[in-house]
Amino acid sequence: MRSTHERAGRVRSKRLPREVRERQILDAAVEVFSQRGYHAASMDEISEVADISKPMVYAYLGSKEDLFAACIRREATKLMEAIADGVAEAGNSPDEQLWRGLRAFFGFVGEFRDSWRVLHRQASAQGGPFAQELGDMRKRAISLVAALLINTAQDEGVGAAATGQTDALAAALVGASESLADWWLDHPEESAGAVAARLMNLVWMGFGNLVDGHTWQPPKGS
Amino acid sequence: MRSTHERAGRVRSKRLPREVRERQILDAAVEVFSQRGYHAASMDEISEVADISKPMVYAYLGSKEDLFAACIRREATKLMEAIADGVAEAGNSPDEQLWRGLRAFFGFVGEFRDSWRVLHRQASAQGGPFAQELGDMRKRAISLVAALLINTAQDEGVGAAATGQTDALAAALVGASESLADWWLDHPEESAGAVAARLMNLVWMGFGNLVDGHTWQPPKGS
Amino acid sequence: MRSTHERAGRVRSKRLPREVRERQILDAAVEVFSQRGYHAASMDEISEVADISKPMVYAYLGSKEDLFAACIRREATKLMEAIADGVAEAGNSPDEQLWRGLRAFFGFVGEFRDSWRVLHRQASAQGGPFAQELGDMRKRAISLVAALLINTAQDEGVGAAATGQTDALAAALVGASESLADWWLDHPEESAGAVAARLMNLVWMGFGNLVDGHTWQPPKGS
Amino acid sequence: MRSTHERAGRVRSKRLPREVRERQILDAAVEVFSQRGYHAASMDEISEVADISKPMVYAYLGSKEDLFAACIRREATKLMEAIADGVAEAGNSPDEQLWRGLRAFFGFVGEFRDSWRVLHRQASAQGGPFAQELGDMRKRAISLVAALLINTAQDEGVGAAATGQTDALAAALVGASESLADWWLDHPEESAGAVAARLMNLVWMGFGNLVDGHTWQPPKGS
DNA sequence: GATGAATGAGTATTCATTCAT
DNA sequence: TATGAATGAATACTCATTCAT
Repeated sequence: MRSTHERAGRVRSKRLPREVRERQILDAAVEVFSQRGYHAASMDEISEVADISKPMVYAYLGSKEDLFAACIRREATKLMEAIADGVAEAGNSPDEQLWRGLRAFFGFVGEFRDSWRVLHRQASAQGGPFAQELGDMRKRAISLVAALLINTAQDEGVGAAATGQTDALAAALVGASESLADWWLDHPEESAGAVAARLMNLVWMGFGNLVDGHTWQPPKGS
Repeated sequence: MRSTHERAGRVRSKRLPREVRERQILDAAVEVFSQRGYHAASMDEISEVADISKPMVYAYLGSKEDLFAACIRREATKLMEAIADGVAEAGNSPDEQLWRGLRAFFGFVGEFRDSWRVLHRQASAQGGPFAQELGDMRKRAISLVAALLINTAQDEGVGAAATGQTDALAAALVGASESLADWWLDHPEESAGAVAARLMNLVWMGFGNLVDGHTWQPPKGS
Repeated sequence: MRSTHERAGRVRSKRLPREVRERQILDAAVEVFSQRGYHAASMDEISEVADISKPMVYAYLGSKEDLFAACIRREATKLMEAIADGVAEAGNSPDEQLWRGLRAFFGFVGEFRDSWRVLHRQASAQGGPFAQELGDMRKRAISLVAALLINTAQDEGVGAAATGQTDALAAALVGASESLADWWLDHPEESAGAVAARLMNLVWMGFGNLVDGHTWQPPKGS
Repeated sequence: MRSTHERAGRVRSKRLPREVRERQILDAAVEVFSQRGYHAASMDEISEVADISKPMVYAYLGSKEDLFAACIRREATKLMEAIADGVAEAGNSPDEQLWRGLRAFFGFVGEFRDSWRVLHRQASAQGGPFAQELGDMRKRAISLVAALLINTAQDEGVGAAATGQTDALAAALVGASESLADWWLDHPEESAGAVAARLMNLVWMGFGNLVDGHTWQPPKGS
């Protein structure tokens, strides 16, 4: 009779204020959506993991669709803030800003694997409004990167011709980061820093240089 | 899609050989899985699209899980063959082989969007056996690319230090390709060739060179 | 109506005496039951409309069933009082008393459509105790009418033969009134007076003949 | 564990053709809707009474709403046909046609109490599309009666003045019939013929005077 | 007295899967 | 071979009702 997921013996804490409950529920939802996928996740399991009854889930966060959207929004915001914080810690060098941003990104993915899985895999597997929600975040990320690239180019005195491509390049870099993060999920033996460095090397130097033995080195102390 | 209680009459062609039936079913399954996702896809809709009765679907290809796995296997094989064909068309230059492989890959994605969606988005959104099936294909792809990179390095007389990284670089390149293909799904305005060239440029030259105004040019006649 | 997970803030007036609260609740309940029907009405909506918290509804008026019964009782009483008042305003003429009673009835229905809807449509759609509650009211109404008819007959010197039917006739008249009121709900273009006059015309002229001893006979063989 | 409504020990007949199943389901639905009301009726109980599994109910007749509408349509059609048959059996006399129609109506109500309960009580308690479905049937009934009344009036040489009211009178007669039928549901001791005769007496004598140009006038000052 | 927080027990609906023909 | 008919088992969502404060 008892469901497999029930935390047996755990006493439910009662009468918590709304805010706390909402956080609990979102945490649980991210965990379950990440592991099962949107459709396979059941509201039953989410409520069990959140250690609360189903009606409260509905009362606080609405339908399954609403809940999923809320997860995406919250996680996307957390991720973007983490990256922005990383960039802010760097000095004025665009090169270093990029590096810090990447570090922060992979740091986030490493720390909150479920969040990233929900954001990247689940949200894009479901089409429609969810993918769009994500698309917005991606656009903000791309803009951020594009700005860095433009600064770099200006520092090096490169003209308009090259800068015309910055948006596309930024999109490619963002895509490459996402992809590498995705790959990392299934190969967790490397550290966040190593993965970030690998990407930096790859895209910054290019294969052409790498096979020539030239590599990019992370600045000291990061 | 059409609910059963509104009756529709369609005449079905009968007594087709097993092979043909299987192809029909797999085609339908790829289409439906790609558009709805694994869970949201219903065996009912698949059998309708395949223009065959549900029990036949089960007779020929087993459970829903089996069917999905069969889709992945078939599409993955098709994709790998397309890439191998592309590479084979190139001469001995590893540089050109890489380019042809990329072209073939993006050509495939452009031509069989549903196939790619199933392979990349749906298969990885469902965990477990499906992702593994994909993982195998990816490994084969990575090996292929790694071999090319090693050849390149040897051509240029680069030593073991650099080649030690080839596997990781190959993985990164494969990942970047997947990611770019994924992005392309949602931005279909570019041609396959243009997307491939963009990637080649990016990873071969590196951002560092690109912002300096150096670009890689596809060889003539491709 | 507004789901709980979108928060709304409303200031509630506090500490009202019990009577006032009960009236508020009953008013809200009649409105909601009338519009949604017994089952589709939710205690949540009722408490919202009553501008009071749900536990208070339970504290004051008990379960949903109790609340519905209370509605019926209150509205039935109001209706019967309205009719009695109407009849009392007339002189001794039974003819005029009937007319005033009908006017009062249709006046009530016109003024309190929700009340009538709850009484007539909802209460009888739910079987069991509710219908019985109504049945009692109906019996009182029928007795009232029957008394009028007997007086009429006596005034006109009609014998026992005709009076034997008075109860049935009264029931028919009451039924016809209810039915016409029901019809009127959906055709509100006429005035209460006009509807009452129409009914009076229809049945009174029929009664007129009946009490004169004229009856219509079914053709042989049916 | 076993539901109260289960017919224990009954062996389910299997593999019946669609038509038969649909009839079974509709019969069960009318029975359950009539006894419980639309909302309180559960698809579970309906499928049990129909002696079939729930998915078949959905497969054949759609959602609960669809099913209810189908019940109303089928029963309304049956009723109208019964009345039309009754009228057709009469000769040319409108008087007799009316009588036969009434007899047929009450005969139907007596024989198919559940049908009538669904049509009259449940359908009108739920607003919206259901009530409208019923409204259509009522309009057809009213037209039928109005035609009879016009014929009567013409037979007796009554002018346009009186006939101008036929529609309203017809509506009143239909309403009175419905109402009496409703009353009869709760007082089943009388025969269908007796109830029909009572109504005929009541309203016909009233009508008789009306078509002769006699009308009852409300007293002054009200 | 008054309420936000909480839940057990349903209800409609769908789906993968399998018989009987 | 081929299919219409059939179902067990799940799932999203709701509601009357009650604590704890």
